Amino acid sequence: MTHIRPRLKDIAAATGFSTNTVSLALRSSPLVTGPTRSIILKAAEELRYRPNVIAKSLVQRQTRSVGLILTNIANPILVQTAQIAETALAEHGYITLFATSRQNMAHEMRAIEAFCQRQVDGILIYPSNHTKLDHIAALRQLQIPVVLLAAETGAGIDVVSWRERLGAFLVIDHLIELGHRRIGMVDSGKPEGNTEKLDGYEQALSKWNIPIDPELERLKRGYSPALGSNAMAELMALPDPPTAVFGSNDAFAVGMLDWCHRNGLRVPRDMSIVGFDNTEFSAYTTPPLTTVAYDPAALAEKAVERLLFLIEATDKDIPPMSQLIEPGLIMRQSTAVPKSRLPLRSPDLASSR
Amino acid sequence: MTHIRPRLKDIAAATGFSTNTVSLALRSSPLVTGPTRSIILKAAEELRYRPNVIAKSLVQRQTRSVGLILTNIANPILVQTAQIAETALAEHGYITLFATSRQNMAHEMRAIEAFCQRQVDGILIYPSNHTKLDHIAALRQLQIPVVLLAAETGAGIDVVSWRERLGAFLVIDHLIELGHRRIGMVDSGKPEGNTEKLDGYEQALSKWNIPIDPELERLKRGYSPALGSNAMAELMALPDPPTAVFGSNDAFAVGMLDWCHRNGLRVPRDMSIVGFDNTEFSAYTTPPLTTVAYDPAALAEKAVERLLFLIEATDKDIPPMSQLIEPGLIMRQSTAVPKSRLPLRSPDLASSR
DNA sequence: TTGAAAGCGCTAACAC
DNA sequence: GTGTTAGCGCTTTCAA
Repeated sequence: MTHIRPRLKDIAAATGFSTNTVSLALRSSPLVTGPTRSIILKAAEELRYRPNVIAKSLVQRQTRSVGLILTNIANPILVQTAQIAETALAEHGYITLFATSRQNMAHEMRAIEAFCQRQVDGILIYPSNHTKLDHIAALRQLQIPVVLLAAETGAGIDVVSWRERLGAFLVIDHLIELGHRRIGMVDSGKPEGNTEKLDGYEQALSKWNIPIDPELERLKRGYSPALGSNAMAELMALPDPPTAVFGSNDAFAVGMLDWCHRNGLRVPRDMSIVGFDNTEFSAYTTPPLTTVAYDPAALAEKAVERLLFLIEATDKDIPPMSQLIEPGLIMRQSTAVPKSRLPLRSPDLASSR
Repeated sequence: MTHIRPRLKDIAAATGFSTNTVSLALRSSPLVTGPTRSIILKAAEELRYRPNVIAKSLVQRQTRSVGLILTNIANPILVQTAQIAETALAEHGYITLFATSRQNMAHEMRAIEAFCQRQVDGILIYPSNHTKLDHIAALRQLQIPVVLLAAETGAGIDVVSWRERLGAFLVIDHLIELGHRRIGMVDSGKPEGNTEKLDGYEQALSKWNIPIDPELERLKRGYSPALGSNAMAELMALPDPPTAVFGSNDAFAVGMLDWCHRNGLRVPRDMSIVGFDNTEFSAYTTPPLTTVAYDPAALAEKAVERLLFLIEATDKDIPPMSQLIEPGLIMRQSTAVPKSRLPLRSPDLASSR
């Protein structure tokens, strides 16, 4: 026992072969004969040899590691994405370096820097700002493949994301078809340069020739029921309050439902509420939440697939590609025809599950 | 521009100094004079030099990286723990390698192996099984510091965890004091060797001389409302069903509440329900859930602090230490005196929030 | 088939 | 103060 962690050299010394032969044998090179290989394998086993991937990375100029940067992990959908990505990467022999930007550009840049210095082979990133992407585009020059997990497309970077605009459009279209005309929206995206859901909201209103009232658009930075609840209070204090409110994530919607319960508004009889993300709990709120669903597994798998393709490509000048996944509306019991339109609505719907 | 990624050598060539001088200057060694340093810093800036941490790690025999292994990330509390740990580690200049064991010992061992080969300086692990820890204890021989984020103490490994047994005890004690005698428990821990909550449950029953009925203990592997709902159905099919049920996590409790709603049982009038973890949504269920709270930030910070202490200690023979964090009972509106004890209970409590 | 030598990019020991 | 040399553990020529 020369070292706590034996090296190729130690196996070489134990067997009488050179380090090169040992290296070849352990990598099952066909150059090494059967008997030689088995002697070396046996010695490696006895010494409990573990290859030093750091040394290997240095000479091979690839680390088989991928950096994953998320804004934060309050949103369970991002977390699911992370887990599925990690699993897919592990299956391909890649390890995942993980960092959170905490919705902060400086932290994000620090994480990117740390990953580059550690020579990651590629980066998956949910950007803290969907439009300021120059620092990410710069990675192309360093020959580091990147796939964005969300953003406007067309910034010269690969993107695998959801059609958030379409998701929001479907929600508003549905509400308008039910008869709603005053529809509030609580969004968290704009400060981060993500205007997609807001755009979808406005598009749907425009389609139906409903004027856009800026008072009905509340911006709340973050992800928590409390923010949704606050926004609901603001909306209901308006001279002409909405009959339906769309929250850009399920946590907002949960807070909105709570505000309604605490203030005697029955959902959906007196107020329609819609969320976004189809988180597990959205099926268990009172009433169960109408929301927008998409498949985080599909996103993560496509993103990993694309990243590994870019990493393993010999030609590093592949034009960037955008893959957008379609969301769908999940209709549950938090939306209904507005009361003003149907004064004699049966009350049992309000308490049904 | 010799390389895409310039090396010390390139800065040396550009400035006329040796690589050693460049290295010292970039690490702000006092040996290097002011003028020399500024020439070198300027050249490094112009060449957009990024140190290669892999090469540095090889010579310094430390990677400033820590492996983090979680069972899965369905439980938001584990996720919070992970984020706080990552942040704390980043503040100390450590990067986090992340892996999930998916509650599977083979995956867990594979992740540990991958981390060792990558020469992590330490490992934080939420073990897939709380009692089979030999493969983790073995890391001590490899001189790799480990801190467990949950487990029975005393396995010769450092632990930072919660007093789950006490948390469960507080729940059952509370229910008994309210007057409940038939109390069900839905637990997910036993298949993973985690019997702490079940132990706390039985301890509290024993304290009050209530016989333990194995029929009232339902084991469900995993983390989802559906499992809680199923268990509730089983318990209510019993000849002598419980008047209160304790779920070992909030997801179970949410499913239990849902089963009650769907089957006309009013909570807490007809049935008391308690969860565990105090996840954000537990305050927004109908009725708001009585649950057990503890501070995941405290856990993560203590665990990181201990791990960094072990990593930076010169003496590698530090005796293992257990730090257990106290949980507390959060009383909300899902628990009440059992109906059988108070036939004329005011009904407004059942619908209050 | 196996071995010797060079080198990945960096730091550290020792000269000068 | 700065340069020279060696070496971290591995892979990769190139010889033999």
